[in-house]
Amino acid sequence: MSEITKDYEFKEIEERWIEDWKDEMYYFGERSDEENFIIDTPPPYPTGDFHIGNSLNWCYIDFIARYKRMKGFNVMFPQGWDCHGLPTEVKAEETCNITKNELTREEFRRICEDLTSKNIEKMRRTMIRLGFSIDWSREYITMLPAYYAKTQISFVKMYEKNLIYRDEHPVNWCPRCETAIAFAEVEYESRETELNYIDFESVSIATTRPELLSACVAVAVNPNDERHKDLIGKKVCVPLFSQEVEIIADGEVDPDFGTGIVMICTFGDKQDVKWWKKHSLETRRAIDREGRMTSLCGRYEGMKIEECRRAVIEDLEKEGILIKREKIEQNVGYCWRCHTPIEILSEVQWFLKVDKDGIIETARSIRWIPEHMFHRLKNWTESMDWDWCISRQRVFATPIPVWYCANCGEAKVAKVEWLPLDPNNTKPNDPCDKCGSYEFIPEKDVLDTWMDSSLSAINVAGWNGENEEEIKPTQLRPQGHDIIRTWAFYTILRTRELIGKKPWDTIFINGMILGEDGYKMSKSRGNIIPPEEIMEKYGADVFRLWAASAGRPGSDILFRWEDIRSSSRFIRKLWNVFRFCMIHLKDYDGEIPERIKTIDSWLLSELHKTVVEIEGYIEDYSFDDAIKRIRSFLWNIFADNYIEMVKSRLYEERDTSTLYTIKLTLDVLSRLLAPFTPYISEEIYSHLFEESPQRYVHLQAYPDHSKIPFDERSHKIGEIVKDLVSSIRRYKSDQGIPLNKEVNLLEIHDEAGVFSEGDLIDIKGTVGAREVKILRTKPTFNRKIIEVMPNMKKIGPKFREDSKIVAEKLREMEPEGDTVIIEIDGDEVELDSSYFDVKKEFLTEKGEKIKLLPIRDKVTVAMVV
RNA sequence: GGGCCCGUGGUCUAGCUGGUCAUGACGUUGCCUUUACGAGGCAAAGGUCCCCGGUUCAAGUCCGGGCGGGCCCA
Repeated sequence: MSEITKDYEFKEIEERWIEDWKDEMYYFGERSDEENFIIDTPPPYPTGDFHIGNSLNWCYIDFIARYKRMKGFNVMFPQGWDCHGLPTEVKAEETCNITKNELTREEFRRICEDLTSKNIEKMRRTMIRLGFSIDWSREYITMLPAYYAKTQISFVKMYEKNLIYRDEHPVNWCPRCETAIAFAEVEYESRETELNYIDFESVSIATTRPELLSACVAVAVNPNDERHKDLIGKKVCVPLFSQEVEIIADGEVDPDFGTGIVMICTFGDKQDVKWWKKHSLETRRAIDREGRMTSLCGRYEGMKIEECRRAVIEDLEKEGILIKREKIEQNVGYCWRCHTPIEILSEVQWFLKVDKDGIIETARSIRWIPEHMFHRLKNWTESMDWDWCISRQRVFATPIPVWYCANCGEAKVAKVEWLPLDPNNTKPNDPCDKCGSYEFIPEKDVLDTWMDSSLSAINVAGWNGENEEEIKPTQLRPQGHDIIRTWAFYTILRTRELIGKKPWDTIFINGMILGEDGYKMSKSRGNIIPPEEIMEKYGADVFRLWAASAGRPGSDILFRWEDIRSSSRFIRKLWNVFRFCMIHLKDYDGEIPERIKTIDSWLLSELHKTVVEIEGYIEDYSFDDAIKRIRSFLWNIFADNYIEMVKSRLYEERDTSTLYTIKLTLDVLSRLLAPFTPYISEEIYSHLFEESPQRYVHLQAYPDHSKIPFDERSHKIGEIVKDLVSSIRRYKSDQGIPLNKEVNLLEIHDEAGVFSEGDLIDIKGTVGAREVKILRTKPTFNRKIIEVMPNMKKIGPKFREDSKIVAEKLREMEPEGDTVIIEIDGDEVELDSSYFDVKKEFLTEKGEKIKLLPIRDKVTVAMVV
């Protein structure tokens, strides 16, 4: 066993415990007679960096997991990795300096897999170092066949239920990555661009995208716009390309934008899509998948978008139909990964039906913490314009298990028993259902990554594609509020369609971490603090304590080094308290005292209260309150009050009652803190039970408050003594008397009969008095009224507008009896004591040497210095 | 522009169905202390409760309108 060093050597201690702890401690299932507590842990995207936002989320999860385990639940804290996706493809291309088209799909996929494996390994290390009690035996990796087989099964099942279909529809498209992307993958940024006024046969339109003139299918004006009313229904000829388009009316045209006349192209932006749908316009494709102009654009064919824009502007100027240009701010959508401006192209894609009402109804049956997060999901769901586009033109993702008949084009969807498969490597054994042909063309498209991760809940709950009825909602989904519209939304959608139930009982939403500059931490802002940096400097426990106490769970948290230092101080204080106690516990063999002394009993009563309150806080996910409570117990009650009170005993005699109390308190504290600060808790616990090692605080039961006696009488006395000690301390400080100077005589006037003779010794030692007397009499000192406080709650309703005057009059009075008579507008009114409170001060008659300390109702202390 | 949340001393935070003088913590500054503790004790400084209206005898608290911040979406 290590010695107890003067300073808390977090590095040595934390690393030692990581080595010592066994993975099996956190395995699910072995304690099968216990109630399950299954957590649908987020599977992070393996970027290689487990960032501070993740860390906060996982700290919360770990607090709950460790707490629930100690409370006797069979906890599952699994860990998954949501591997597929564009960022890795981009990274792979960068790293190897290639484009995915230069390699076969297999080769490119392998590069992505290798990259992902390395990233996972790096993130795992950080997570282990942070002390998360993850069940690594349940790890799932979505890029492996074991997992994506389930994604494919879910695809087939949903297809069979007619929830999945293939159709042509506009989609967001990244010309750089050459794939469709979801709205969730589009980032909007403001940039300055040119608004061009172009003459359409003397109808002046304004557009920011002149390169799309060839894709213009209509011109629109607001029907309420008097200037352009009579244009409606007319036709105009588009300059340079000469197609005839109609001028239509639509209320969504902003009359204040440009000339109030806009051109509708297929597609310039999402608004175009709306109009195109609403007015059933034709589709003119001006841009191809690589971001080049198509044959529709005549002499501009083959140009890149920017190039075409410049050329068109030049030509318009030449022909004198460019009226003017002005600079405007515009929001442009970019591919979130490669930052290329996205285009909207019309493409044949796979879609998954979205049952808005069903999703909202299911979401409503889940407990949301904080509650208002439910509204975000509800609003998002209600605003969905069309079904979920689930196909992607990528490589590193789950293949869509579909072929098309080479003869008749009919789609052939794989059977569940054939899965997993890649249609590009395997052919179906069955013939085409429609024409009987055996020739098939594989589907090259793959599935949106959210199709993988939206299965996480039923995956951890044990779904294998066949046992729908057995699957129950997991107990908890923890996640950030930034992915409510994606992960939470998709999981609810998929779970209810696949197993007909809600995915979880409770969803616990955490906030974002803001940098010291007040903005969300992000690479581009450069305000990132890696968790490793904090661990290096202060250790994992300090980081975790910070995560627990920096703010209310659910709200965003501003990162400040100051708060980290504050947590670090707490750890140091805890260590010092512990070290001091251990000096005295050295020779204590655990003997149980015959009688517990009053002060000790008081401390245990406080401990009892602390345990009850903390449990309530954790159940409410109020970790910040829990930590505050532990802190105030440890620091104020235990260290400042209790230990100071019993110090004399510790040094003078071997007192079993005190030693027992101290050891029990440290034991309970180590267990209370174990979910939050696992390392120091384990270290303390292991020292406490060095002789008969019970091994691992994390395998112990959570403190049971019913086993820590709460004694009403001792608690009351303890509170009085505590106040007494601090009153004496304050008095001495005021008078410039050294704190350790003894008091000659302490007279306690105890009318209520709170104290017994047995308490005398405790008080005497604690306050440092030569003599203590307990008198069952009222003190004979004078009382002086120092303040009368009007009770507005009574006065207000009765006196209305005179309330202020009544209050003022009351303040000036010195009521002798129980009632008071005041004059209002010449009338005398009698008020009983419920209309005011009186603050009194006790004054001495004798000399300056006697000081009075009013402590509690009916207990007064006179001190002779 | 829309939705949700938020706006209380430097920072975080309490403040329930409205009751005058606003809670606690961290931090800051003095002085004093030290039989575990870069700790403790005592004290101090620091707030237009975002702003403006309204309801009321009384508003941080309710209502309306602004302003500002965050996230998400357009």
